[in-house]
Order: sequence, then C-alpha cells, then structure tokens
Amino acid sequence: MTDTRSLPSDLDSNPLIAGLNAPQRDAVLTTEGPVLMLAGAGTGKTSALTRRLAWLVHSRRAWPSEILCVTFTNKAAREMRERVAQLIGPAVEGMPWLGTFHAIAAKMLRRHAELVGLEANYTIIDTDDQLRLIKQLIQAEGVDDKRWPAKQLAGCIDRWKNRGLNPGDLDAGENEAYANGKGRHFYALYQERLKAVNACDFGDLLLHMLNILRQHRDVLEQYQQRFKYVMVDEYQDTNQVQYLWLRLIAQARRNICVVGDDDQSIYSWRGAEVANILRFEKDFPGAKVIRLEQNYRSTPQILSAASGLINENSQRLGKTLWTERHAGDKVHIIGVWDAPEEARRVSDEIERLEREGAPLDQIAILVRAQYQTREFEDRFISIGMKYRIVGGFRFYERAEIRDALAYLRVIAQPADDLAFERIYNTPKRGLGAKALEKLHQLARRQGTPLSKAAIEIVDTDELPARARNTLLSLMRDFARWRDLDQTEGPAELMRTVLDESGYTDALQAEKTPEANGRQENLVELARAMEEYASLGDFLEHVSLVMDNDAADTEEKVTIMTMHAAKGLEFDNVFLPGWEDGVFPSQRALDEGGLASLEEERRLAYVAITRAKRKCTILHAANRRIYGQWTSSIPSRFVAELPDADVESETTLTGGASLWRAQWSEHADPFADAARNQPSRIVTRGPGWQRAAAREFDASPRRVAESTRSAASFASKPRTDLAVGARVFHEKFGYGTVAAQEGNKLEIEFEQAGAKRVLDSFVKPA
DNA sequence: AGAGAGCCCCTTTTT
DNA sequence: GGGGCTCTCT
Repeated sequence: MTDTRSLPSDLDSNPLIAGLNAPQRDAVLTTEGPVLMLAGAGTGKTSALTRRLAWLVHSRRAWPSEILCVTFTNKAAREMRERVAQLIGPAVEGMPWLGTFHAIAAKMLRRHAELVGLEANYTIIDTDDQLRLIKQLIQAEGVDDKRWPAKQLAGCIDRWKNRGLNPGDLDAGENEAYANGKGRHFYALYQERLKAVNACDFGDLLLHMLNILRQHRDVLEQYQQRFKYVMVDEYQDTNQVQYLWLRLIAQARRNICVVGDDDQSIYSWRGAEVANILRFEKDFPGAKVIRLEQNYRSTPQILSAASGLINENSQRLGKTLWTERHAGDKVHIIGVWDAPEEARRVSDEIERLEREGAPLDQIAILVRAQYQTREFEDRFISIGMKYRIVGGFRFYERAEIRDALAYLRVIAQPADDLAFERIYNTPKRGLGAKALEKLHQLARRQGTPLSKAAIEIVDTDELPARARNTLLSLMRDFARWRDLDQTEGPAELMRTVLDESGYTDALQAEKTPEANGRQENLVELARAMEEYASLGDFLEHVSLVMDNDAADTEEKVTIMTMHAAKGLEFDNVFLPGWEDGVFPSQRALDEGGLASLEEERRLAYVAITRAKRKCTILHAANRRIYGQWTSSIPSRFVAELPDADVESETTLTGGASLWRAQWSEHADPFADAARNQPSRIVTRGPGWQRAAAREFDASPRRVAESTRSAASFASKPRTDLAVGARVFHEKFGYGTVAAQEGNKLEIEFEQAGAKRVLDSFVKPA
C-alpha cells in the first residue's frame, strides 16, 4: 500500500484531518510501522486516536474487523466507538475488536476454550467468587487462614497472572510468598478448581490467551493475519501479560500504534508497568515517536504548576506542555486548621462559584482516598448542596444483583458450583451448612458438580426428609427454568426466576428501608436484560462490560478519587488533603521508596491537570484518621509547585499560634527522626525552603499534641523494646530501636533502612 | 438459625 | 471511627 491515493491537497479538506495540529496529523497519517504517541494531559489524544482509526477505514487500508483497538475501561471503549461512528458512520458497528483487554481476550478465549481445558460457555467469576473459592481451598488444605489470609493469596495469584506466570513458572521466591512455600501448590489447586467448575477469573482471560498464543502457532498466526493494525490506548497502564499478548499479535505486521503518557501512570499497584512504555522503542525498533504537547484544556498557570511538579520525577520520557491560552488564575493554595474547616472552605468557594453562574457539574473535588469524602458529604448535606460521589459500589457488585445473576449462572451453566452455593439457600429455605457438606462430599466422590450431586442425593437417605424435599423442589425449579430459557428471552426468564424462587417475596417480607431499593435494582436488572438475545450474551456482558454510570444528568458537584478522575476534566477543581501522610499517602511514604513517591507525584500531576480554569489545593493542620486526631504538615508536593504559579493563603493566624504553643518537639521522637532521615524525602530545592518559610510550616515534620496525636496511638510502651534494643522484624529483618512512642517504634533496620513500625510486629533479637 | 458481642482491619480500582 | 466478619449464646 502506498499513500498516493491521498494527496496532501485532498487532505486539508478531509474532515478526518481538518483542524488537527501538526503532530496530531502526523499521528493519524503514520499508519504503517510502529508508532509511539506520547500524549500529555489535555493534548487531544482521544481525538487523534479516533481519527486515526477512522482514517484507516476511510482510506481502505483495513476493514473495521481487521483493526484491533484496545482500551482499559469500558467507558473509554464506548466513547471511542461513538466518536468513530460520528466520523465514519455506522460502518464502525462492525468493529468487533474494539474493546477492553479483558473483553477482547474473553471473546478470543470463547473460540479456543478447549485448548486450555474449558468449555466455550465458561463463566467469568468476579473477585467475590474468587475469594470464596480461595477460602475453601485454604480451609480444605488445613492452612490457618488467620495467619495466611485468603486475600493475600488472591493478591499473589493476581500478581502472578498479571505477570504472565503459570504455577510452573514461579521461582522459589514467589513460591515462598504464601504460607511458607505453598504458593505454587495453592495456585495450581486454584487453577484446577476453576477448570472443574468451567470458570475463569479476570486474570485468566489474558493468561489463558497468552498461553494459547504461545503454544499454538496456528492460532497465533490466525490473529497476526487478521489484525492489520493494532492500537492501544493508555499504554502506560499495561501490565506484563497484556504487553506480552500484544507483542505476540503485533510482531508479524508491526503496525502497532500505542498511545500513552508516562507521567500519568498511576496504576503500578495493580500491575501496570511504566517500563512497557519506556521501552517501546526497543521492542519495536524504528518506532516513530510522536509527541502531543499542545494542551487545549488548562490555563498556563495550571499547566506550569503541574509541569513544575512533575519535573521533580526522575524516570521520564519528557514532554513540555504548552498552550496558546491566555493567562488565568494562579493555583490557589489554602491552609486551614482542620478537616471540617477544609470542607467549609471548599463549600463556601463552591457557593460563590454557583452565584457567579458556574455549572455545578463543572466542579469537582478530587481526593486521595475514599475516607476523605465523608467530611464533604456531611458538609454538603447540611447546607443542601447537590453532590455526587463517584465510585464505591457498582451496580453488579450489589448482593441482590449477584444473587440474581447466580441463579442465571446455574441455569446457563450447571457446573458453576460457586453460583450454586451462593443461592442454594438464598432466600432461606432451610438448607444449612450440613446439607451443603453432604452435597460436597457426594460431588467430590463422584467428581460431579454440586447441582448434579443435588439431583442424585435426593434419591438417597443422606439428608433428612425435609431438606430432601426442599432440594428436590429447587432442582425441579431449575429444570423448568432451563426449559424456559429455550423459549423465553433472558429478561422474562429473570422475572420468572425471581418470582418462583421466592426471592421477591423474601425481599418484600424484609420490610427494611433497603429492601425497596433492592427490589428496584432487580427490576432495573431485568430491564437491562431486554437488550440481550440470549442468556449467555447477557452474562458475558454483565461480568465484563456492564458498568454503572447511572444516567444521572442532574447538575451536581462531583466528589471522587484522583484515580477515578483520570481522563476527565472540570472548570473548577478542588484538591483537599494535601498533607504528608494523606497525600502522598502514608503507605507510599513508608513502603516502596522513591518509586512510590514518584507515582504519588504523577497522581498529583493527573489531579492538577484535570482543571480547565481554576485549581484550588487545600491542606489542614489537623484531621481525624481512623478515629485518631492526627496533626500533619503540608504535602511536600505543595512546596514543589513553582512560586510563580501559585498564591497561598492560610487561615491559621489564630490557630497556628495555639498549635505551636501545644507543640513540644521533645514529646515527639519522630520529629527528630524524620528530620535526620536522609532523603527518600525530597527536602531540597527552593520549593521546600519556601514551604519552610511559610508561616504554616515552622519546622517540625510531625507534631505531637499533649494527649492525642499521630504519634501517641495509645497503648503502653513495651519495656523490652527500649531505645537501643536490637530487634527482629518478619519482613525487614534485624534492626535497632531508634525511638519509641507508645506502641510505635522507629527502627533503623540493617537491611531495610529506617522504618516506623508497630511494636507488635517486632521481637527482641 | 438468628442476633448480639468482640475483633480486626483499614489507599488507590478495572476487569 | 466504623464496617465486616466470626464466634457464641439463646
């Protein structure tokens, strides 16, 4: 293929190209060979990507079905689909391979399921099922699940899958990661169990496909041939298994275009590896690197503040954002006495904006952690401000939705033991743990699923007559529902099942305030099912695609985490809680070293760049965290914002002196320790000096108040762990106690360096 | 079996 | 502080 069909003169008038800046245009038109598009925040990345996709189709380089286009979230996939449809019309409906990594992998896996020992109608289980299954395994193996929690094993397994590791691939170190060398054993057991119930977890979708592509050359070649072009959004968020999967598929034709921003990589804690984007040019030699640096979103001050901050990071590909926009407000930094005042201050500002005519849905409060939302919620309720909290429970994570789905799963897939267990006594029908145990025994003896064992057990005298009859009637129901599934649509089936199972009646009998809402959710679920032709279709969608972006069009202030805000933009953004320990989070400061701190800084960068017109950062001197009043200093990130781009204000005039009067450096060993700590903490540079000069931050890193403070987490000090004592810690090894305050110790570890730990974690050495 | 009492944990979140 | 979980008592 050559480019002669599209002469430059045609191009300018082509609506797919018109209005693009030079690099965007370059990105759209460079169709052949590997392309790395480094797109800073607000630089029109999605626009470039969608137009590139449209261009490929429009210029007849590929049919829609020959383009693999991967995103991370359903939302991103949906948006892309809509925008491409606007550009090239309904042809895009034939884009079967535009979707999330998981949805695409699931689709492929349906075709090749037998290669990994599954049937094509395998179930995709969620984290809830996953955890229940793992718990069973741990108990069955007689391992103490207090000492080795199921959650931990689930975490390990997830991590392994994210890295593309099968049980046999674990090295000794990984094997040790759970129950003293039982990691591999449990991982293998878990995989066997999943296979037995014909199910996959989320990680499996990709791992199974990777295994298939690696082991079956014909399958690999089939996909290599099919996909003439590959595009990947948010490449900085890919994990190892996604990376390997992509590389295999793209290897042959090398027409791969990845888009991302290393500065917005904020998901390493769930397996994303920035390294993937950093080494793209090595993986695909000759890759064309295109930088989108013109920002269309924010004011120069906001951009400059964000750029100044992110410049403190070391591992970057480097971009310089610029804008043609004219001056706006500086980033506003407000220091307040405590968290309630912070919420009051934000709501005052919002009310002022509202009076000036600002739409509420262009205002967002972005927090580091979910617990911060409460303060704002309280405040907003008391003043009657309309708000919406994004995140938390999603629709299909609600218990009643899961119950309903479990019924459908058993109907669609009788081998689904997890679903069976979930509902066999929901609603309560008098089938208890004893009956279940008998069922398990029989199922294990015969190697059959529970629902088959249930049918057989009613012909024996294993169960008391009552339980036997209940079970028999339940299994007859299921048989009838399966027949119904052949004749009715899924929505109708759902309604019948809820009715006949007694689920609806039980809900109504509950008479709790929540029961009503649950009932409505179920009605909503049935309505959603109308769109699907078959039960199988619906179940796949519900586990992979359905999200709960409730169509809430009312104008409201949005409260959400910074993570959730990625990709969004608002005129006015408030960023509360910029205090060391909140943001950057205490965990990031304690563990993970520089890499974690830099990820927090990238998060700060993401947060600031959400603002189009005005960004307001707040920090409070005092805040209650987990019930304890904690005093803290402004986040180091505050100090890292360039002077020229910010204006600061503090309401602490009265409070600060009081605060300082109460402060006693000698009462707080950590103040000392923190100061003497060589910097994992970046304390140099003009920014820090400026922060130190601010009235707010006299100098103590941490402040102990007379009775209740961060450092005095109650509890009596242990006399066996006095300063100077040599101790041993399970994770950090040997060390010497440098300071002791209540039950908290500052320990200089021989290997791990200085850490603050609770005394219950260490033994005298 | 269901309810009350103690116990433990506690970033971020998608699929 | 508070939610979810388990254990125990009735």
